[in-house]
Amino acid sequence: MSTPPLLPRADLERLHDDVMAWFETAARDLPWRRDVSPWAVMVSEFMLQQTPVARVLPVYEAWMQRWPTPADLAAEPAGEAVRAWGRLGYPRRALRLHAAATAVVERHGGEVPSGRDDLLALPGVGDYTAGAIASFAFGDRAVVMDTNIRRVFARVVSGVEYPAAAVTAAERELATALMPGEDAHVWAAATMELGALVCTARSPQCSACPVADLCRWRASGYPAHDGPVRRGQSWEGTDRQCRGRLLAVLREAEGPVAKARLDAVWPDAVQRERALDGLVADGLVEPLDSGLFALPGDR
DNA sequence: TAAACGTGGCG
DNA sequence: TCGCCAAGTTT
Repeated sequence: MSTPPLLPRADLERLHDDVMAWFETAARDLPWRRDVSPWAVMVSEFMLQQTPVARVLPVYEAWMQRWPTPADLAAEPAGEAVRAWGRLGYPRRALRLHAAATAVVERHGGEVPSGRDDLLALPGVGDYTAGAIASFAFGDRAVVMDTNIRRVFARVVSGVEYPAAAVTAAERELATALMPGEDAHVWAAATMELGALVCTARSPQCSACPVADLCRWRASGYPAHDGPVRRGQSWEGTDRQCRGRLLAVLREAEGPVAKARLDAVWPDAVQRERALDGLVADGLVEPLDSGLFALPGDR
C-alpha cells in the first residue's frame, strides 16, 4: 500500500467544485442521460465500448425503439441483435448484450441488477461497465475508470500525459481517493465528459478546461509520454478485416447465404476459412444443414 | 499479461 | 496520406 500522491485538500475541493460546475453547463444532452433507465444505460455502455458517441447515437435510438426492455431483446434470436448492431464494430458485443439481456430475464426477473457482483456476472460486463451501470443507472458510489477518466487523472493529478496501458492498483487507489463525499456518480460523469470534450488524447483544449490552473501536467510544461509506445492495431489483410467482410455479407443479406457469397469477399481461401471458423466458434455465424450460412437463429 | 477483437473519422 | 484513437472485455 503506497500513499497516493493526492492534491492538498483545498485543491481537491476546488477540483470537485470546478469540474462539477463545468459539467452543469457543458454536459451533452445524450439520450441515455435523458432516459436513465438501467436498460438504457446498459445498452449505451455496451455500444460505447471502444466506439465513439457519434457512431453509437443512431444505432442506439433504433435499438431502444425496437427493444425497450431486456425481455424484448431476449425474446428474439441473437442474430437479430448482430444485424441491428450494424457497423458499430466488435460484433461479439451484440452477442454478449443479447446474452446479458437473457441472463437479466432469467436471473433477475427482467430488471437490470444494481449490485457489482451481479453486474460482473453478466456477459460483456467488465470492471468499467459494472461501475458505469451502478453509477449512472443507480446513482451508486462506484469507482468508474474509463479511458477518459484515467487520462484526466493522469494529467491533472499525476502530471503525465497518458495513464498506463492497464489499470494499476495505485491508479485505482487514486481514483477512490479522488471521489467526492457526495454525488460520486455526478463526479464520474463529469470527469468522463471532461476527458471526452476538453482533455482529449490528441489535442487537449486547455484554454477551455475548468481546472487548467490545477493541472500538474500543464504546470510541468506538458512533458511527453515516456512509457512504452502503444502497439498500433494492424488492419489491412488481417483476420479481423476478413471477419468483418464475412459478417457484413450476412448482416446485409435477407436470410441465409450460400458459401460462394462469402468466398467472393476474400481471396485467400486459407485465411477465409480460418476466419469463418472463428466466427462460427464465436457464435456469430451458424452453418446450416443445407450448406448455407446464417446469423445465429436466422432461418 | 498480452493479444485478439471492427470500424471510421480526425490531425 | 496514414497512424492514432474511441465510455473495454475476454481468454
